[in-house]
Amino acid sequence: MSTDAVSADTWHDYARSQLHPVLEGALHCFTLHGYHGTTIRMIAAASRLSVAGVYHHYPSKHAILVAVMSQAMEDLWQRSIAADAAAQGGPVDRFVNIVTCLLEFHTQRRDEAFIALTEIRSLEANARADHIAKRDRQQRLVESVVEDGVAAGAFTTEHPRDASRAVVTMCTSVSDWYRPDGALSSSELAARYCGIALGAVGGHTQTGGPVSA
Amino acid sequence: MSTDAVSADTWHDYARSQLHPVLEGALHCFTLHGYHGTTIRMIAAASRLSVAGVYHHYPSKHAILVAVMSQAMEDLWQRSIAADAAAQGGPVDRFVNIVTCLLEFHTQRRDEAFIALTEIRSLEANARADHIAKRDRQQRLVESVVEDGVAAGAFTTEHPRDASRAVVTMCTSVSDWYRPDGALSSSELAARYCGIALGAVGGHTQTGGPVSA
DNA sequence: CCTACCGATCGGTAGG
DNA sequence: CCTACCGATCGGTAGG
Repeated sequence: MSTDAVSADTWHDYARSQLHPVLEGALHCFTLHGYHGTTIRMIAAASRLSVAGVYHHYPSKHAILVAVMSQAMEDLWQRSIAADAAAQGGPVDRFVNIVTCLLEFHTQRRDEAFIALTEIRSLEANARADHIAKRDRQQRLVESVVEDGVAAGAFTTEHPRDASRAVVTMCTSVSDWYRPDGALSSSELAARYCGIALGAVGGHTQTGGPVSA
Repeated sequence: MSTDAVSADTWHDYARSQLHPVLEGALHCFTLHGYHGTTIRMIAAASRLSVAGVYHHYPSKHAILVAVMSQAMEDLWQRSIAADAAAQGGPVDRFVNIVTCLLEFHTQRRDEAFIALTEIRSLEANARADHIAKRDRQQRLVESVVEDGVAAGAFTTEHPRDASRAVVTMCTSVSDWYRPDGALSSSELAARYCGIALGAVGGHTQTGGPVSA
C-alpha cells in the first residue's frame, strides 16, 4: 500500500514547536496581557527584534494574531482526524482517542489553545468567521462520534449535541487552569478525562483500566 | 420560626439588574471588545455620560473592571450557597441545585460571567488574587458536594476533584456560546446539564424526570 | 458648601 | 532590520 506509514501516530507528537520566532514571542505576550494589552514593542522585545523588524515578517499586529490562532486551530484539527482514524474499534474507541487528543493539545499547546479560546473577539470579521468555522468543524466531529455511539447503543445520553458540547468545553477549559508543573502529567489527566467524558455521554467507564496508581 | 421566608428561593430570581449604569455600559463594551480594547470614551458613550462623568463614579478604568468582576463573583457565590442550602435531601439534590444555579447564572448573567472568566489577566495583582480566591471558593463548594456524594455512595467517580473541575468548567463555558434567542431556554438547558454533570461524576441520571418534551 | 456632571485639553504613548 | 518619526488617540484631569 502507498499510505503514509509515518502519519499514523503523529497526533501524539508534541516535540517540535514549528512556530515562527515572532509568533512565539507574540504568543507569550498575548498569554500574559491579552491581544489589546500587548504592544508591538512588547512583541519586538520578546522576539529580540526591532519594531520595524517585526513588521518585516508580518504586516500588522492583527496578522500576527490571525497567524497564531489559525495555525493552532489547523494543528488541532489535523491531530483530531488522525486520532479519529487511528481508532480501530467502534465509537467508544474513537471517542476516547479524540478526547485524549483534545486533552493532550490543551495541555501541550496550552498557550495557543488559550489564545484561540479567549481572543476570538479581537479578530476582524473575516478572520473571525474563519475561526468560528474551524471551531464548528471540530465540534461536529465530536458530535458525529457521540451520535454514532448512541446509534450503536454504546452511549445512553438523550441529548448527544449538548453532551458533546459539554465534553468539548470541559476539555478546552483545561488550557485555562492546567499547569505543566502540577501534580498530573498530560497523559494522566487525559486518562482521567476520558472516564469523566464517557460518563457525561452515558458510556461505561472502565474503572479497572490500565491507568497506573 | 424567624427564618427569612423570602431569601429561600432568591437564587432563582434574575429579574432586577442591580448594576450601576456605568458598569452596565462598561460590561457591554468589555463583552464586545475586551477590557484593553475598550476605551473610557466607549464606556462614557455607552452609559450616556461624559468622560468626566464616568470618573465621578469610578476613579479609573481598572476600578470599573474590578467592580464588574467582583460583583459577579459575589452574586454567583450568594446564589450558590442559597441553592446548596435549599436542597433538603442528600448530596445528589445539593449537586443538582448547584449545577442548576451555575447554569442559570451563566445564561441569565452571561456577559458578567464571560468577563469574569476571560479578563482575569487584565486585573492588577491584588484584584487578581481576590478574584482567584473567589473562584477557588466556588470550586471547593462543588468539590465538597461531590466528595460527600462519593462518601454516601451516590457518585462513583474515582477522581472527585478532576470531575468537579470538569463539571464547573463545562458550566462556566456556557457563557461562551449560549445565546438567549437559541433553541433552549435557560431552565431547559440547566435540566440537560444536570443529567450530563451527574454522568460526569458517576451518578445516576434520572431519564424519566419532569423535563417537558 | 454639596452633588453630579460638562467642554476642553493635559502629558505621554499607541500602531504603523 | 534600524533610527527617526507621523497622525491619532489613549487614560485621566483641569477649572467652573
